[in-house]
Amino acid sequence: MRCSKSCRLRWTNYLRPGIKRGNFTDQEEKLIIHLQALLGNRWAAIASYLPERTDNDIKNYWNTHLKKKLKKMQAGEGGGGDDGAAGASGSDGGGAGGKTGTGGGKRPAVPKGQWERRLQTDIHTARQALRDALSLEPSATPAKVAPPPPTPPGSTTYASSAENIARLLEGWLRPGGGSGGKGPEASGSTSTTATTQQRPQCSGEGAASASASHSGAAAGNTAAQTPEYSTETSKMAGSAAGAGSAPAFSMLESWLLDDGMGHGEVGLMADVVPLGDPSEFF
DNA sequence: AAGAGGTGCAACCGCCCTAAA
DNA sequence: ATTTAGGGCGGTTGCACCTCT
Repeated sequence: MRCSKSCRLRWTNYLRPGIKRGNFTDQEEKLIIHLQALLGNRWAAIASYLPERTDNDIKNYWNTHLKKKLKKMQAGEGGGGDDGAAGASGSDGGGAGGKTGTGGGKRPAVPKGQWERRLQTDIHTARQALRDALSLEPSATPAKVAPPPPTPPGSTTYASSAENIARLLEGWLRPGGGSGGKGPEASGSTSTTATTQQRPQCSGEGAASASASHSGAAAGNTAAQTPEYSTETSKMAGSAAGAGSAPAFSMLESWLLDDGMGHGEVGLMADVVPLGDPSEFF
């Protein structure tokens, strides 16, 4: 009474070896919150940073725990305007070319190439956000944070994400303090390298290849298509981690602003971006 | 102890994309 | 060029379990 699709789902979400069950750690939670803010409800993409969790798991966790948590946090701050997670989920609703489109249920047309294109969009957005962030404070006085630029109506798709990225970078620039002060080792540094390294372990054995392709859809794609990135970026990430946050930032800066770089951009973010306290983020 | 309400999570649904026929 | 099957994805639902009254 089960169709193949149902069986596959059962496998990928439940039976597949290597799935971690049970409570999410603080670190995982923060990572999810950050990634959700950056990527919107792209659970598969988010899941690729948490190799032991399925997208379904993360999605459920977000819907049942984190949404409320963030709402509470927002309410606690007397937050006006955006409703709690909405800040994060400005991309949540229809953002990011996601298919949510609540009412119609029709996914807005996602250009071909799916992941690569989406990621490309993310990267452009990140670059733009960085430019914004840098242009807001050319005098290197990070304490002063200019209000986010007004968002033109036409460009709302990623507006909140871009803002968040800008804020993240601003926080990062804050010397020694704030969310970003922790440096790259803060939390997510293991994820992508772990992802890319763990993946092959499953791919060799029959049905397991299906699972391998699941949780690591994004990372798998990028890693497969740009084989040079994993070594290159891990090298960079390693040096970044060793050098502390400022060098890491300058590296990120050059990485984001270097239009010449066409490959391997995705993994670096995962490895280098420090994920600090999410409460500062919203 | 029993019922109501809330919560968590596996499963389902619908849409889309891609590759093979 | 078209059809079909397989697979990926995000949103939503159903139900078992838990907590509260």
